[in-house]
Amino acid sequence: MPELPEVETIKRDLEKVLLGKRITDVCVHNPKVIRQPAADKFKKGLTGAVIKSILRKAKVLIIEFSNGKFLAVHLKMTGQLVYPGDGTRSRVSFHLSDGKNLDFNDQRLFGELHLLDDWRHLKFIQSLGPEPLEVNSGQFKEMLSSKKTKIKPLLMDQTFISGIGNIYAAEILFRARIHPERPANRLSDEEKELLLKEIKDTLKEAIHCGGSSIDDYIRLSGEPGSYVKHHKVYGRGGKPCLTCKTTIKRMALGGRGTFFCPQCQQ
DNA sequence: AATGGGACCTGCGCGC
DNA sequence: TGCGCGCAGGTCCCAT
Repeated sequence: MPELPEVETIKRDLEKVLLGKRITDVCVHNPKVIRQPAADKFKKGLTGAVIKSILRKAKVLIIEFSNGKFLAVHLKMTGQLVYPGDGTRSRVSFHLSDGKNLDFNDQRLFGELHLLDDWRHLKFIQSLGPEPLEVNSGQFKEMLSSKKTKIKPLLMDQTFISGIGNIYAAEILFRARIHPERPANRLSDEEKELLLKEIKDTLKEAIHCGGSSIDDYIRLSGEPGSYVKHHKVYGRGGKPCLTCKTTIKRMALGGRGTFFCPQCQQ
């Protein structure tokens, strides 16, 4: 799914158009995506609520309402929020006081909607590691020092550091010239510093571009995010490295497709 | 504690 | 044209 830059993009898009608007009705086309409470309570709890603020924690979007409730949205692999929505692929549609709809689409039905009294109660959120843009160098070195695991799966471990997924893990490691299988605690101090720099730079640049549209991710308006044109390795297996022309390799790591340059990344 | 596999779902592209 | 397979941005759960 959407990783941190995509979710941050949607958060900023939502802020521009939804603040102060009221939900007048909720139309549930597929109750499976509503994790709590039951669909009828979910609908009742949201109808009449006014949108007060939008938050993001890692890959989770949180909509705060004036009545004190929170709607947590996890898009997982194929979730989308679309405004104004036309309902064509909607799993849940939120009708708003401006006469338009906010559609939650999700082809694969992995996405989750939670209506809560306090988003801090969500177990997944309680387990999250720090936001990558808020980690400093000393802290990052300390975090890595006790980890013998391979660096790429570690970057995607949301309890270690939150918000990085499969695409950005690949791009970040390419930029830091680090092989995805390197044990985390065996990176040199210089490599750890470079790695953190590339984490922050990559995520910031991707946010600036509105994220990476591959397959399903789109912005709130339906427009694509343009960071995909900056991708150097993700999805480029068999093609020449843009730096050294060596063939980009694809391997499975932790069950996930992993792209890297065997020459540039050591 | 860490890793690996399968599960949750739908749909696409590929080779035969 | 049609079928079966592998694959997909995430996370959870269980076994080892």
